[in-house]
Amino acid sequence: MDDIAAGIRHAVQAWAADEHLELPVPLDLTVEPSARPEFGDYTTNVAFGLAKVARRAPMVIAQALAPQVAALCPVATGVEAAAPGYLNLTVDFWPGLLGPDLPTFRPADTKVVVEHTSVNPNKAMHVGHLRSAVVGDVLARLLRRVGALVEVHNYVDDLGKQVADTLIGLMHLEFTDPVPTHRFDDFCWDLYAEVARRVASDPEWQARERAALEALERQDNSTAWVGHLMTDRLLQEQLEDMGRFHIAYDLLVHESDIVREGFWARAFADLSRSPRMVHETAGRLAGCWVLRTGDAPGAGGPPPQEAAGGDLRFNPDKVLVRSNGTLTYVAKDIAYHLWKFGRLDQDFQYRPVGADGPWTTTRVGELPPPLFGRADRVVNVIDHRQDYAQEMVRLALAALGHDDAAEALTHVSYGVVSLSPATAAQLGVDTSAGRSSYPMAGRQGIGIKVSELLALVVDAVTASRSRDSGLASQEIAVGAIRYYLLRHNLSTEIVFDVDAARDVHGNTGPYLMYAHARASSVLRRVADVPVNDVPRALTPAERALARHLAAWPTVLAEAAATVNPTLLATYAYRLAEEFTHFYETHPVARADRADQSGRIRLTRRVERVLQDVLGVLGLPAPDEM
RNA sequence: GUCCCCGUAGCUCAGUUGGAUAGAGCGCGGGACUUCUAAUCCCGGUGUCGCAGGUUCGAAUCCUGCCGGGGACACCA
Repeated sequence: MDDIAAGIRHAVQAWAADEHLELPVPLDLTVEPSARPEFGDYTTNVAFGLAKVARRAPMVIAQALAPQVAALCPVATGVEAAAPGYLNLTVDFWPGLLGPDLPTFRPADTKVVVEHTSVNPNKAMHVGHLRSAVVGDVLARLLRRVGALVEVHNYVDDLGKQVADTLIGLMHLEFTDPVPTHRFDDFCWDLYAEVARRVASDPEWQARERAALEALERQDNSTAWVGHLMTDRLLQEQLEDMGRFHIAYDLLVHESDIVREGFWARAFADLSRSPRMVHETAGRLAGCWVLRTGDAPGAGGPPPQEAAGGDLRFNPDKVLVRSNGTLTYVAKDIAYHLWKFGRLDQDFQYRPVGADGPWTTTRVGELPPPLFGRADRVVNVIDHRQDYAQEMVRLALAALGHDDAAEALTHVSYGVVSLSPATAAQLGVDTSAGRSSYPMAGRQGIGIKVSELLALVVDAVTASRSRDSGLASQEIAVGAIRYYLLRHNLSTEIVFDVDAARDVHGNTGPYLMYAHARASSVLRRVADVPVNDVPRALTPAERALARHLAAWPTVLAEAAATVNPTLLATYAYRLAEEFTHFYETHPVARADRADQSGRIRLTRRVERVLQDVLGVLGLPAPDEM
């Protein structure tokens, strides 16, 4: 597609030179797969953009360009002008099928830190958390695929209010399992909801929460140790859950370690020199250190949000240090990000978790660690409710003079997962309000837990499978769930419905995996058939398939450039669909000699590309299902 | 109140950066397995693309204003 665009560009330049015309500087030139078969394989709109400069009808220009494009695009076998001014190109896909099958990328020397999951370690994970993990995992795979050096972080907020709540529940509540389970995180799920209920109205519990928070932050006491044991166990269960989904991390960063290592003190020393950092002496925020992000009088210099390319749509005063001297979440996140970008001359202590698990930050290091941090770029997969906090981190980086870091910080913001009325009702939520969706709420114990969901989908898969010999039901279920969470645009709120997630038909993960299994199955049948490279004409279905295959390098590159996993999901579904259509109508094993080689080549290419895209999506590419 | 996201078929969602006749899946009805795996395929759609203006050869897509849903703007994380 790129070479076609280049050919057209040259043709336009030649034509403009002949006509003595000045071309518009960004030439409006797009090459797209044609919408309909009778429009050829690719369509370009150049003639429309040129109509103004040339003061001629687009159709006239298109007709003039057609022969030039034909001459300058070697892959084009036909070029036609079509009313009201399109240029439709027909392409010979055969040479492409003989060429290299997968795009390759030069390993880049840029390091990307991808942070995702980052779930409070105080209860079981639910589907909403899983969205962050799956999206982040795919982005990590994607960036690696295009050559980047990727380090995946999972930020563990072990000092927060949520942790404090579960903790005081453990210490002060004689709680019994409402639903007996061997999992600690399930137990804590209900325990946390119970504590949240009490904290909401009971001053005694509010006092306990405050005391626990302070004890956690001091870290030198038995409460902190119990908290430590609790969060460790919960984190371990979270990691096991994520492991089942083939989601892994390189480093677990504990908030408590950021505090203990004194990262903030270092950050604060720099930040307090910025005119943006203000110690309030009066008013509502008296005694707080505040990051002033608006155009405050006397602040001087350009507002950091302009330098950072961000936009300011929030409260311009963000408290970083409370009047009691403790740090807000954003303050710790700022320190963390300075470290991520290698802008602090301090480091963590590290130890490995298990034999082949991730590394974690810790109190006393063991073994020499790999080199963590020092990122050239940071990608944070965090839901859109934290847009403001993320923007504050960016502004702080800019305020510290790290404009490059502020610019290299990408917040991949995504919509939350809520519950469909039917699913909410199943969980006992009151749906009499008739809303179109209901939020999950950890504090109220409302949500679909990851482990529950997996079990449900495994059952559905097992019930619908036609043979037992293929891929394990759990792997199929994992693929189904991953794909379900990836097919929606990041900005859309996913209205989660148990029955839809459980479905294995239609536009689902199993459909993609099945297409791969079918391709493998065909290729097994023809493993011994010699394949020639005699050119031949392609049928419409073969042509459509070949064209979609040819788009893979472009899609892969664009998905990486825009950090958009949905493009991959859409591409994969379409590829599976085109292949299935081909499969239904084009026998391979029993094909005529004349047709067989081409079909084998197509099927091989499909298998390779499907493997590639499924690999990036983190779905298995089974030989058998 | 200020700002952000969303509004497309009964439901859940796409819509290739402004292009030709707006598409999938689910659901519903019908059809196709002695033939490379039927977790599949084929047939069946008259949709105020939330509403009203504007921009231009051309708008679901861009601009403005409304209406409706969600979210953010905490000394929570």
